[in-house]
Amino acid sequence: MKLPKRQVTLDEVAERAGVSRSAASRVINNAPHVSKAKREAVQRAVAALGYVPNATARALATQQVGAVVLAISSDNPQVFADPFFAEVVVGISSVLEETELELILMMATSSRGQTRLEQLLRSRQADGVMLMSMHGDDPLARLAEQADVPVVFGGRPVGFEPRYYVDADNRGGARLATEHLIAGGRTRIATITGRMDEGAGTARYKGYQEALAVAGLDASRVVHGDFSEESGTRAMHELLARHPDLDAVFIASDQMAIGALRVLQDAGKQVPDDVAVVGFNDITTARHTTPPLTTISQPIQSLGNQMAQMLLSLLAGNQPTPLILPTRLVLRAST
Amino acid sequence: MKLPKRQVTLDEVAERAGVSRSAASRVINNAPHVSKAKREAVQRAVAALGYVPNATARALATQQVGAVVLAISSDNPQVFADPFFAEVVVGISSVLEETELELILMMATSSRGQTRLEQLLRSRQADGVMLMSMHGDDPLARLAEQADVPVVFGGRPVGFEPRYYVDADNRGGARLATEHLIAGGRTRIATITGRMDEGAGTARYKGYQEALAVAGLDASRVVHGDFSEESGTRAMHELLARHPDLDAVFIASDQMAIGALRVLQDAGKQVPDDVAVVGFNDITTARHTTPPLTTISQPIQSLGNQMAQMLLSLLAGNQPTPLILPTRLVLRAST
DNA sequence: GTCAAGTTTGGGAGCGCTACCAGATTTCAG
DNA sequence: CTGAAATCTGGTAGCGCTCCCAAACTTGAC
Repeated sequence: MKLPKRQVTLDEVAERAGVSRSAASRVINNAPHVSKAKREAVQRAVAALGYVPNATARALATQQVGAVVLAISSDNPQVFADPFFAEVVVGISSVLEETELELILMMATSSRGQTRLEQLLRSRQADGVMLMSMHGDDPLARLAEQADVPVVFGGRPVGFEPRYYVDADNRGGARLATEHLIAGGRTRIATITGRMDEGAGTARYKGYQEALAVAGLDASRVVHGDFSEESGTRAMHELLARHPDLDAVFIASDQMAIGALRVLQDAGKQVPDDVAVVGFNDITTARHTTPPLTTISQPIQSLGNQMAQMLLSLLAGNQPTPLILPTRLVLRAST
Repeated sequence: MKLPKRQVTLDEVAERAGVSRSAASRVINNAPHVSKAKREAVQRAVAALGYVPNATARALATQQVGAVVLAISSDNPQVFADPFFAEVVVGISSVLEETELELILMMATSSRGQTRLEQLLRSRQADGVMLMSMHGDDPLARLAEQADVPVVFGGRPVGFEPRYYVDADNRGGARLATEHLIAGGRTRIATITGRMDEGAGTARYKGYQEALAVAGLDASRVVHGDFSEESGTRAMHELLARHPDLDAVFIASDQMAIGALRVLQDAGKQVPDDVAVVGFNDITTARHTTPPLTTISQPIQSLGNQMAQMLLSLLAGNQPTPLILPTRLVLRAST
């Protein structure tokens, strides 16, 4: 760390190569209109001096930042600790790696963070934004739609449909899960929902309702959770108390399902004999519960992939259409 | 998304407020030497125009980027999918959120990525860098030490001690684990190691050896894995074949332990009666295996925290001392 | 040999901001 | 009431790069 050592500038390169700064610039950006001789002279100078272009200056001159941000808006700093996001990030990175764009991570959890995100949206600080995990009434959602910068949503906030988004087919997945329970001969099927102020929460609930409606079954055995294991425990207790006759339960997250499984066991219910259980997300732990959990898997990395791809397309001036990614049923021993 | 709408500039704010650009700049950065009247006039103008300072221009003028990067150097794009990193990121973010610094994520996995990382290190593109998961012979490690930008390491690459780093006490944790096995009366204690070209891998192996040496026990029941579940499976098979008499095994990652547990079961060994098992990391799944896994837990978020803190300290001109974070034994039913 | 068309070249004006400086104004001790 | 110190104020010179433009030079068809 030797701060004094100043950066090598384009001017120095140009001088050493005996050309104008313009010419040097053209070589760096390999633009045309440079003779072979000068081009090589510049390249030699670059190598000799160890020149690396200053991204900031370039950004100022071109009016392009060279970076996009992934913003997670939430009131809980721990959401990002969810492996879900890590996978989304991997998906995003893998497509960004093919471009010159950097990925900036923004966790808008505190009010400070919210302010920053807001400023980001009204101020080309980044070339594009990917926004995830917005709660229902988050004013940022609306702001994002009329931002000065292209915005792609990951998932849909409840109560409004963004212009550009990538989402998993939560409703379809939930329907799949519920239909599977029905096909197994269950008739008194309960559900533990996720947060009803999140798109995924309401969509999964809706899928459950649809499947039961089609089959003409009762869809009133409902308790709301918040996706967390602890809430699953609580909800299962409540469900058992209110509907002791239930023979199956569709649970909107594997975390909650894990909590619920334990409650069921403690209550002396056999899974799947007495009560069948299906979760949602296919987290890695789902393979290791007792019994292993039947669940709905969604293509998380692909979600990240597609978000990045859509943003790129937007940056290229296109108007991509929203995307809903398929989910699928993963059969294990809990049903 | 209305690109035409150009950004509001400081000049426009100054003009509207009837002050010089200098004065306006002072207000924005709330520097002294501005009369109350002008200050308020500027603030009104800012609000009216919806002015947001252009970070790029500021960066160019101040020679400070306003961003630090977290770089993960690895040959495998999936490493980041490990929840471990997600937690580190949360730790980092939570301290960065108190500053004006952005967090840029760089996954130097392809050769493209490596090049970018290299350029980053020789070119103040960021105000600081946090580097993680370097393999032993990665030339980047050395480069980082003489970079033009402050660098903090997360973990220590094998075979060399960086100037500034934060690491978990892998050796101490491994010793703890092994001592626990010894205290339980086990005498034929095997180990499945992690990758030996990573610092964590060698350190954990060393801890195992130390504990056995102190107790005067044989430390030759060793098979090398690579931290993955699959490698745990393979290694456990090999261990059983080569040392059928083993009565305990210390496994350098929970993922491997999960694989191993299954093999043990299939081989008809009772855990912990016939063979005691202790893992490392305390991943969430460790609570849900059968039997639940005794393991070593490391303070991951705190690792991120401290890395960020150390970088901040470096940026402030201090010379912080390296930090080794304690690990602890988490007792469950596998021992 | 001539002229139009195409290529190469370097000068210079920005991009939006900060920071230094010198000049103007205010403050206040004696 | 005076002068030194402290406080405001706006002009200006960058930060390092891109990109437009006009000038200089090639090319090649006739």
